[in-house]
Amino acid sequence: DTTHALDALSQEGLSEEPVQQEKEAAGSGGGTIWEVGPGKKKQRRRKVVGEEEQEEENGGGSERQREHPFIVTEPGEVARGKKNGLDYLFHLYEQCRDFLIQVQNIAKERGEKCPTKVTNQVFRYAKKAGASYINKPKMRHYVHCYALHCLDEKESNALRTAFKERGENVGSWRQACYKPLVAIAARQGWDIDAIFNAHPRLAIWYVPNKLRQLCHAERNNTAIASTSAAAHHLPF
Amino acid sequence: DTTHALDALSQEGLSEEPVQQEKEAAGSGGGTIWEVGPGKKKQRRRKVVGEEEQEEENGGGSERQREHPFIVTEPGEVARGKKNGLDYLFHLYEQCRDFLIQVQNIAKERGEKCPTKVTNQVFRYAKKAGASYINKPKMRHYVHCYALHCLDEKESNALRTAFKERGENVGSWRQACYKPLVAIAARQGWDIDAIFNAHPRLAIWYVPNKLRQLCHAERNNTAIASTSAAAHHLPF
DNA sequence: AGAAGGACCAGTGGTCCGTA
DNA sequence: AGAAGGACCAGTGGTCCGTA
Repeated sequence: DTTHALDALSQEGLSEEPVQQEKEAAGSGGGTIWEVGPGKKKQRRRKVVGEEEQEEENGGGSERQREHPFIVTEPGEVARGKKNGLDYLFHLYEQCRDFLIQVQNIAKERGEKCPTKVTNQVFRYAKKAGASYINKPKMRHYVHCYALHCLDEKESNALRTAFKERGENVGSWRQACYKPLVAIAARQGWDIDAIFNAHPRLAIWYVPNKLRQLCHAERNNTAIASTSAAAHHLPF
Repeated sequence: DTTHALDALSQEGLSEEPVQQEKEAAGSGGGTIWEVGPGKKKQRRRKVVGEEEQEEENGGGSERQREHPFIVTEPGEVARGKKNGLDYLFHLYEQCRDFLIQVQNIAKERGEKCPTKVTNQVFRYAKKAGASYINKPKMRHYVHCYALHCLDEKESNALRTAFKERGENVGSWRQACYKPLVAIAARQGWDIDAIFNAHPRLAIWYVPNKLRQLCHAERNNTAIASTSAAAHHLPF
């Protein structure tokens, strides 16, 4: 059981980023705010000049912590330096599962609606329980990597070893995880939702849209290929 | 198959309510708007004096239609006058199921997320398909009545007959549907979600919060009763 | 008074993009 | 350039309450 080792790992040597000061309280006439065009709903507020955080003399800068970035590690390998390994990444998914189970138990106790997936509520619960290193964008980002780990651990391990040897970064390893998953879907009738739901640890995660789209696109490709092959070989 | 008869029924003799005019276009200095207090988020805009719709000479009042109200009918009985019966009500649930199946088929075809429940998307689809008499508040309002019909049709029928004979209105019949459902839940371990999900036509409907709460409250009552009974009979 | 349903709202799923 | 995650946003579940 590597739970405690991983938890310890997750706590030590976190990167630090200064907590941004309350902007509205500043009122220091400094900086211009970028125009937000009337039609541009997606434009977000930018930092204004002179708004950067700065260490106050009174030491008021309490530091915000950010997790170490992931690196591609082989199974069992502990990341060195200010990095986290992939065993730790997958362990986060197991932790989320534990938090979901707790949320479910509370809901059942209270006679409330009981979530079957890792929802916003579960992320909030995790944060409140002190697991500040768990957050939704991160977990959603790597879901399909965890899926491969669940569905074909051998292939997942081989991919990790290969990408580590090639010195690839986490992003390209992550990208590479899609392909074997699509291949698994192909073998099982293309129903990626059914594949997720059939696996107890995976069923609690929403199927990532990108993976669903890739499966759909590849199914259509395969269908066209077999159609044209049929057209080629059969005398219509 | 009573589908067509029911559809025809739903179309004839609808009540009419005038479509409200665009308020902002009026600009007729008439009427005061009720203050919306700063802290009262729930307060809604009210009609102002002189804002009532009025028939224009040019006949511009296109009429908005509203379904006839339901009345308590026995199984097989057709509602007379400007009323709809309960067979028709339950038929609406079957129609929603058909719309869901169509939405599911489209989603599968496109490789998109496939709803398992009657969602907003399904209600939108129904409306677009011309079933303007289907709407979310109505369907949600009577879900538990439909649930009783699915789970114990005999009891549902008996309740309808009894309430019709007593001349009860739809509201009190609807209220009365909760009790037998709670009794069913009691017999099956109180898990109302499991009961819904085990029934193919009911599984597509969200369990109403009120029903869930009633089951929970009654379970606790029963537990307390058996505990105090135990305390009474056993020498602690 | 009883009832149908437009429309509102808090909190969701999804992920962009400002950040370091 | 690569990556973590705060925070945004369109569309949801839920149902209130203005309406007739």
